[in-house]
Amino acid sequence: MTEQITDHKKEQIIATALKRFAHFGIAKTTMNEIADDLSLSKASLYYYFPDKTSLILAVGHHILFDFVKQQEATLNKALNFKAGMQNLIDIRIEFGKKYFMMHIGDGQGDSYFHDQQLHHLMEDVRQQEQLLLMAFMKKMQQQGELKALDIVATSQIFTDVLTGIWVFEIHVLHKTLIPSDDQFNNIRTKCLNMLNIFYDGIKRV
Amino acid sequence: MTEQITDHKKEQIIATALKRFAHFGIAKTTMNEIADDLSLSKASLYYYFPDKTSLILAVGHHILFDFVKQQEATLNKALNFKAGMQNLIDIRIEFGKKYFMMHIGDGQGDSYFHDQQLHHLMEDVRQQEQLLLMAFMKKMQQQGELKALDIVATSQIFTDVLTGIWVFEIHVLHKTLIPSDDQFNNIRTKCLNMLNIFYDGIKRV
DNA sequence: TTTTGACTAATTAATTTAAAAAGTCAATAA
DNA sequence: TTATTGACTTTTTAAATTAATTAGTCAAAA
Repeated sequence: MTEQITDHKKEQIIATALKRFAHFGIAKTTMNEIADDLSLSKASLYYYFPDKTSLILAVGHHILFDFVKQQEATLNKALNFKAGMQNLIDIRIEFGKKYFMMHIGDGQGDSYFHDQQLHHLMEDVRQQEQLLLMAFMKKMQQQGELKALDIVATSQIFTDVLTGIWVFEIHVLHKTLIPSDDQFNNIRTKCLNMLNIFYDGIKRV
Repeated sequence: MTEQITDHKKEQIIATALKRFAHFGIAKTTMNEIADDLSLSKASLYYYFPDKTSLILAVGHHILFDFVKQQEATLNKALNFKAGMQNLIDIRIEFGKKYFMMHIGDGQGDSYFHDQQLHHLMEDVRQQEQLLLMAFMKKMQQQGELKALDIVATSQIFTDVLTGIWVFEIHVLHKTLIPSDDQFNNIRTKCLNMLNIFYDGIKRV
């Protein structure tokens, strides 16, 4: 009973923290600000989360869990490989647009994100993503759309390349505090172009 | 006459500066050190190069010109697309191994590399690389190895993806001061895997 | 069990100071 | 005239100090 109330409160805190993290970034958000947003004292905030890192971790977990869920849902309802992958790319772009200020797993984050636990969280997510992709490829292969190939290696390359295109555009080509819409569009286009070639390389002939 | 002597001296300076830049990085190399290495006074060094930026630029130009030349030579003597691209990948890896400390065009460089001119130089090089790749693809297409495709877009994606794999491994996955041999091997393997799929997608069937 | 004000400890930001490096120039030698 | 240099100034960076902010604690109370 009371445990559920506590959980509910925790979720409220996570939601509030997320708003500030996503807009101002993690370093530029203080525990006091989050507490104030909730009309709570900082001490109370610390009653629910023992330290800032654990709150960041909870927020990260929240959005990444949702991120993976979205991908799963999309791939499950996809009628063919290409359509599924296109949707996957769009989900990634949307996620990036929403949360780039948090610098999750882009190697650019502030000190907090150098934390070991957060690194592990990202590794987990990347692995989950790959498992989803592998399952999807296997399914499409069984449906006869894809040719016989090394699914582990191929899905790995696919995710590497998608992330690589992202990082290259945002952190190498046009490094800015806040990426422009053009940059996101560029990434999307590049990913889709890549998908086209990739698809021709793995489809059944 | 004397102009050639001056040019020769400039080349000596470039070669000496390069050694330090490649080993210690640009920021950790002083003009005095370079002058001392050449048994020259700093004032003399400034006689040949008006400022540090111009020397960095000359060094950058030197190694990048050579880099592009190597790529050109390899592609010219390549018997087929895949072999040519494999060599290209190896050239890129070797270049990266040699000069990662200079952080050329990886978005990680010290203040000097935020210079506008150096940015332009990198853009130039990227464009030259793409022109080479385009010419190569066109040739292989005419030889009947590749199917009809948008060469501009395809070559663009290829270079983007190669660079993306690099940046992802070095700056996101395992960010360290000095990348390990394993990391370079990972990059090479990923690039080659990518090439295999890519190739299947663009070869003539 | 949850909340809080009033606290301390740890980080970060701002300021100052010292050191190092970039860059200049008149004098000098080839 | 071209190249070189020592002695210089200016600019940047690094180190040290201080001030301010923020993270985190805890006894008391609702």
